[in-house]
Formats: sequence, C-alpha cells, structure tokens
Amino acid sequence: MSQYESQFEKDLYQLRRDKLAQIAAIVRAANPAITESEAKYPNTFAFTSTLPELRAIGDPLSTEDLADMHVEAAIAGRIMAIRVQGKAGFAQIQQHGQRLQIYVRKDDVGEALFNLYKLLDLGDHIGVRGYLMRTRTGELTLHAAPITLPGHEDQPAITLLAKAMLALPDKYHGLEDIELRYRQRYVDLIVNSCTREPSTPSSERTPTNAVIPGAARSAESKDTEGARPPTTANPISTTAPAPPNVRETFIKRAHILRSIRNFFDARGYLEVETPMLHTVAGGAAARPFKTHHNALDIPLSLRIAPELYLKRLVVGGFDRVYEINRNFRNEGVSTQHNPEFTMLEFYQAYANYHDLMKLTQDLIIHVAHDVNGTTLTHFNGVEIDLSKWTKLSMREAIIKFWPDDFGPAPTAEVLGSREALENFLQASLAHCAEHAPELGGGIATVQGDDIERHKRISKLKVLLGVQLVMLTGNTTNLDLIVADRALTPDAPRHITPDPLGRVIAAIFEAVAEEHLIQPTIIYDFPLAVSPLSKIKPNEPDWVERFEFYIGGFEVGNAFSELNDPDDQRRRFKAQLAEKERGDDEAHAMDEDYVRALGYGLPPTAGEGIGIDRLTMILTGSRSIRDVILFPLMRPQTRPATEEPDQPHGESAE
RNA sequence: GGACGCGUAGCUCAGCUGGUAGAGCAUUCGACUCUUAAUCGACUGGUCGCAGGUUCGAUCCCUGCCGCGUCCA
Repeated sequence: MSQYESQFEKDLYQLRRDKLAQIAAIVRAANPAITESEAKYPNTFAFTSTLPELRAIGDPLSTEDLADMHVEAAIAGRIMAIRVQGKAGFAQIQQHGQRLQIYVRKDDVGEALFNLYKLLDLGDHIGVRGYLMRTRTGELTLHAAPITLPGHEDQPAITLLAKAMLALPDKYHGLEDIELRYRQRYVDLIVNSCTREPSTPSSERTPTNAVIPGAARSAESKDTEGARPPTTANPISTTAPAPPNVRETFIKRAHILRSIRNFFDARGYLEVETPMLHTVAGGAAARPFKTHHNALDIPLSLRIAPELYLKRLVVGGFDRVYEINRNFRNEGVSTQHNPEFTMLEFYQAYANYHDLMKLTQDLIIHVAHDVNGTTLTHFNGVEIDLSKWTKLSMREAIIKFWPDDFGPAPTAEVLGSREALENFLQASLAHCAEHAPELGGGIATVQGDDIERHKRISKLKVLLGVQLVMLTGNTTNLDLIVADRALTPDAPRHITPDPLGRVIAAIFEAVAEEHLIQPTIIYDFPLAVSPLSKIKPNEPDWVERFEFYIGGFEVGNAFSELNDPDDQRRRFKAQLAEKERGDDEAHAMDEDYVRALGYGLPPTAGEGIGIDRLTMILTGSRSIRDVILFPLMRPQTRPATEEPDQPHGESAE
C-alpha cells in the first residue's frame, strides 16, 4: 500500500522534500558547521517566551509603548497563515492554541533568510526572533530581525524547525468532516484549536483597560495551556455549526480530572490502581472483551468495572479509595457509548447512599466551579444548572413522568405487585390504542409537532408492550412489539418471565430517563437489578441505590454496599440463573470477592461516575466522541495502489 | 442488530428525472516592502466510496457491499 493517499499528496511530498533541501542549503551556506540533518530537522530551539506569554506582555501595550520599549523575543510555533508580498510578508504562528503574527521584511533579515521565508509552507514549525510592534491596523506582531538577547546574538531571525510534508486542510473552513476529525485527531487539533479571528487588540486606544489573556482565570490555573481570552467561540461562523474548539475541550477534560483528584485527596481518599485484566469480569452488568494470557495459558477479560477490587481494599483497611481509569465493555458505539471509557469509582467506609447523595452534589458543583467558573452549562441547547438538584425515588419518577397518552399514572401499589402491574399495563396500552387512534395509521398521516408525539408514543408503546410480555412470559400478543429485537415473531410462545423489579426498572428508563435534563438523583432501585447493593431496611425488594442523571442520561451510579457474604453468594447464584436464562450481561460468580466479604467489609457506600459523560455535560459536547481523543473507529480500508519509487530509500520500520 | 441520511479535487462545497464534472481555498508560476479569508494574473489538480444492473449513454435511476453520522435496540 502506498504511503500516499493521492497523486496530489505524492507530488506535494516530493515538492516539500525539494524545498527542505533548498532551505538546508541556505542554512548551511550561512553556517557550514551545521550538518545537513541538523539543518533540516534541528534538535531544539531556545525560545524566550511561549506565544501566550508573549501576547500577555504585548497585548496591553500601545504602538508607542512597543516602539519605546523594543521588546525582543524568540518564539516557536506552527505557521497557520502565510502571505508573501514582494519583498515582505506576514505569517501567523500558532502555539498553545493561540496565534501571533510575524512580519518579515527583506531589508531586516537579508536576502538569504528572505529566500528561506519564501520556501516556508502552511504547517511548518519555525522559530522566530525579533521585536514586538503593532501594525498599522493595530495587530500585535513580532517583527523578525536580529536581536541582542544573551544567547541569541548572531542567530538567524527565522529558523525552520520541522517541515510539514502534507497540506493542512482549508485555512478558512478547517477540518469539518467528522470522520476525518476523529480518525486524524492530530489534524483536528492543529486546525480546530484556535479562533480564526486575527489577534486584534482592544488596546490601541485604551491600553490600560486591555484584557490580558489568562488574567481572568482562577488563581490556581497557572498553566499557559489554559490561558486563553474568553472569546473562544467561533466568531466567523455564519450558518453551519463550526467544529468546537477541540483543544479547549481536552484541556477542560484534563482540568476536570485534576479537579476530581483534588476533591477526593482533600477528603482523605487514596487514589489506587486495580487490575484491568480480570479472570472474572464483575462489578457491572455488561459483556466483557475476552483475551488470553500466553505464558499462563489462561483466558482473561478486560475489566468492566473496578468495583469488586476497590471493595477488597476497603476490607483491607483502606477506608476511602478512588480510582480513575478505563473500563471496557463489549457493546455498540453511540453518542453516549464508547467501548472503552473512563470511570471514576470511589468507596467510603462508614457511609451509606444518603452520604453519597450529598457528596455527589458537592463534587459536581466543585468541579463545575473549578473548570467553568459557574454551575451553569449548556447542553443540547438547554441551560443546565448543576447546583440545583432534584431527588425522586424510581417509583416517584415513573409516576411523575407517566405519559398522558397512556392514561392515568400507576400508583405505588401498582408498582408493588405483578398482577396489579400486569392489569395496569394492559389498561394503559388499551387506553393508548383508544385515545390516540389517529396516530396509528402511520407517520404519513401526521404533521409537524404530531410527528414527534407520534414517534414518542409508538416508541413507548413498544417498550411498555415488551415489558408486559416480560412480566407475563406470554409472547402471544406480539403484533404490537415486533420491532424489538429480542422478541421476534419466531420467539417461543412462552418465556420465563422477568422479575418484577426488572420490569419496573425498564419502565422507569422508558418513561422517565429522557426527562431528566436538570441534575436529578433517582433513588431506591429494585433488588432484581442490583446484585451488589444493600437491601432497604423495611422494603426487602428494594435496595439503597441511586443513579444521577444530567442532560437526559445516566452519569453516575451509587449504593450502600452489600456486605453480608451469605447474601452476596445468594445474589451471585441468582445472577447465574439469569445467565442460564440467556441474559449474557448477568453478573458472574466471584468466589474470591465473597471470601473477601467473609473477612468483614465495614458498612460502605460506593459510587461510579462516567467521566466522559460528565465531560460532555461540562463542555456542552453532544457526542462522547467529542470528549475522547481517539474514539474507536472501524479501521479504514484504503485502496491499494502501486508505489514504485522511494526516492530516499526509507527503511522498513 | 434495525430505520433514516451522507460519501464528488488535498480541504469546504455546487452539479437541473440521464449526455464522460464545476467553484472557492490550498498547490505551482508571475506581480506586489503594513497584510490579515490579502489582492491581481496564469496554470494544475477527479476511477464522482466500491461492485454489479438498467440504458445508445449513469455522478444522477436500481441492487448489493464498505465507511461515517443521527435515531432506535
């Protein structure tokens, strides 16, 4: 397979090799001591300021100030715009997500260096020495010229540091193809990391009021990475939604992780790392990735959760532990799922789920303030206030969000008995069929808002119909629900019914989840879906567990941990029975974990929070792939093309 | 796994129920010593995702496949 994706690319590569050789010749003519390879790919460049640092110095200063002060500097960065006009030229250099213009004039740098400048291309890394000035239009600019700073005397005003052999995408539109942005994240980061607005200062007339980038940020944010002016939204965008500032998103992600660690460190939690290679993948309901250890010749699974190991540590006396790392679940990809994702899990001895409800709110508010400076965030066009939380029990949520089209909402009693729920679901489906008959004729007969309503109703009809089937085990009445994969018309007439708790949990997801946009804690889960949680003192079918939802999806999951080894063994056995029934996400038996509980797990509460999803909320990213640097993609099959000549005889690496 | 949508130059996109493809930017060459989506002039660049089918003729219509996206599971 060719290393080039097109003839264009191959020609360009050769052209750039030629230019690189010419540049090396110019460099070596000026200084014969420099080797060919050093001239083409220098080892280093001694910059005096990062580009954001230099802008912080220069932005507040007026044209006159700059002329008086003669601020000399050496900077390094990537060329993101270049314009040559006769015997002078401008270029924009990008570093740390910011840009600074440079001005190169033949009179100042000499003929040889100006020839070198003309050999530069979009995307090249260069080092520039010079002094700050403002152009006629007021833009802060580094005027390339010899400088007198110690160590920089007699050094060239322009140094090529690394040549771009491939062309950057359109300088105006950038890279908008979503697939390419994920596959070639490096290109995405280059071109979608900076507002394309020229760095025009507000300071020409009122230098004292000028905004210094970074000055407005919180005191603990000392890193230049984070130092950006607040105007990061794409200012040029007119119609199409521009790609987000990718760099900003991932800087924020790092900030979120740092903030979480600070939060837990300050509360006496120990950060630990537990195995990712498991002999028994447990701690969650999910299918694992399977792999194999050669030397030991044993099958292994990538972990689906660190839960059981973290609780072993609490048994061992680490009363407060947390872990932030990758989990792997062998499931489909969507805007909310990536097969590998980052999870925070933390455990606290002598606490229960009520304590964690409080801690969760504190954590989210802490992180939001740390990272965004506010608890307000925008997601899917909705403003979310992360400081205002609602609490509903799962049963309350079902009642509250029960859709009108399905008649009156169930009562608490209905949700307490199989027979009552069966009768209720039958009545609800009948009510829907009777009161929304105009929507039964297909989507072509409905218009406008009704289409959305129709979609919602038919989706719910299927989901609730399926739950009725799962409740009774009777699949006879399948005409309603053939859309469901698990229940095709070929399914057997009678199947083993689901436990009541499972049906209730499924009904909750169907009717309530999408409404949980503002932060909401849903507490008290059915025992049937919670094999690791402690039972509620007065309700043997319900456990002390909550999940919290933001933006319409689950972000975290927490419970008072089951610490009775006998009960835990029974629950695992019940899960094995589920597995026998065909539920391949049922929990596996973990004998060693039960043994650990045998030594005594103190009363403990634990929680898992999806870091990717939390990052989505805090950065307003609609897709999980926008907060994962390299989301899983199917490998691309490039057409094989002949590659006859390799001009420089590359070694096979 | 299912439904719908998308795939045209390196990038961003046009392309009329069918007649072998266009623009801007980038590239290349030329002019220009304060430009900033620089400007002006000239040129180059394509197996129209892949494979079949219908047709005298397919980027366009049909089928299958591949990749991506959105929604659903």
